[in-house]
Amino acid sequence: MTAGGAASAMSGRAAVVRRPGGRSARIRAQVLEAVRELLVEQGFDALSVDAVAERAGVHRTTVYRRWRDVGGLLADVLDAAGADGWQPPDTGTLEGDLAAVNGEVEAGLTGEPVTAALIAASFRSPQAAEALQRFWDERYARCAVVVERAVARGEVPEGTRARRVVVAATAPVYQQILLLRGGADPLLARQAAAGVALAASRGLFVDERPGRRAEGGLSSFAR
Amino acid sequence: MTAGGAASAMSGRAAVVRRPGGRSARIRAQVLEAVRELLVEQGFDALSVDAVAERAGVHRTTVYRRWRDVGGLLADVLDAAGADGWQPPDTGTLEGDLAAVNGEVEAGLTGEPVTAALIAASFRSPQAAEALQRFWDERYARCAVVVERAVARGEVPEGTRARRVVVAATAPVYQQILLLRGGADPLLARQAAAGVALAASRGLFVDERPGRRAEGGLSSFAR
DNA sequence: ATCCTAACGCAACTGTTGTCGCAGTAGGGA
DNA sequence: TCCCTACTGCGACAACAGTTGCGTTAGGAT
Repeated sequence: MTAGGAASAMSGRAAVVRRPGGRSARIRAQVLEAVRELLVEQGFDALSVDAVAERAGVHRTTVYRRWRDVGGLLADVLDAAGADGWQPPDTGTLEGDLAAVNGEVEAGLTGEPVTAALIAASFRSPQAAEALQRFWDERYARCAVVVERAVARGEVPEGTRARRVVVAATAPVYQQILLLRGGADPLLARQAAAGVALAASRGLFVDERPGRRAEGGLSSFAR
Repeated sequence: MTAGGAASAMSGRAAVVRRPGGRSARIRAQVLEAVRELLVEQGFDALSVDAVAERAGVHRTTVYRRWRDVGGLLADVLDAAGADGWQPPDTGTLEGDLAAVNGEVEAGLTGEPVTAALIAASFRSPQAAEALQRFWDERYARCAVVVERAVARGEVPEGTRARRVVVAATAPVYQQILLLRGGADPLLARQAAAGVALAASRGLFVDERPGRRAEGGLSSFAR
């Protein structure tokens, strides 16, 4: 759905890669490798275009011209990472699948700081924001099968909105770690998965027919 | 729980305000007002120390010395904002309360870009991150009463972890708008609230006795 | 083997960010 | 009223981010 092959992952630019083989490809590999290295070694704050260029053994202007800024670099790394063959687990129950996914999310978020760095970058660079959006859209789309399997098993009713189910189940983990910075909370992860699974089984994630509307509050919770 | 009075909201620094009346207080008011103005007028990207100083009619070095960086400025604004008298709504049911809170979250996130700016800043500045953490800790603590009321009504069992309930209910809204950047989704907000309310009523947010453990996945969902 | 040109290296330049030393100003206490 | 000193204003400075023009190199096609 997103950038397709392994060669044309260059974001933003048109699909036409003028000179795919040779120097360009070599330099791109060097630069992206330098980005990943700097990210895990020194974190996001140490990631400047200059540092990446020096590490990659490439001139500053080359990086500026091809990737524009740090966000562009991270977007390219992200597009490349999104092209893996990840598939959601299959434990036999919706609750089990959601809990397993939450475990992976928690591990990914508390492990190497790459993910946090990419999310931080998405608030600075439109390019990185778009790449992250593509990445998550595809990941959530792949997760839809856990709901489809649950429907096939008769666990949840047809018409259940798969994406909403997965978002609702995983969101508390992101919230806890990324925004609240409270560290991993495996119990929250499991309870959220169990709660969403139960709610889904009761048909709460099927859009109801009548267009009932909740009265919208005015004052803001997070002003 | 966090910074107490209206005068000593200066974050980081010790509680002793050397010269509360007069020039210092006046300059602080000017600077914070300038921050708020620039934030709503031009967004977060236009928020540099220089721009704030110029708008406030104050010298650059003054701002650098008292607030250190943009994150310090936002942290001060945030501490001041957290001292309001906000209380969660009381609709009579847990689901209604959670849905109403979610409505406010959605409104706050899609309205003035102040919130998004503060969250973005929290990824850059440790000061802003701490301030945001304080802010949310207090907000979630205040929200605990909606669960306590539900317990008193017999809607949910005793021992229900209030904070986890509120986090699980609100997280999908933050996820959808801040991270996925999908725009407001009132249906998701209501379904998440309903789902969590149902799960809580079944005792799913009570920490169970046996230390059962889910098998943690290895590969990462969000690498 | 030869040419074309996309992409790179290089250096110089501008604008911004953040720091430092020093002098001036204005609260607040004696 | 006068002094003390916390805080501010000011200018100079270093470091960094980002851009531009121009010459050079090396794929890829003929």
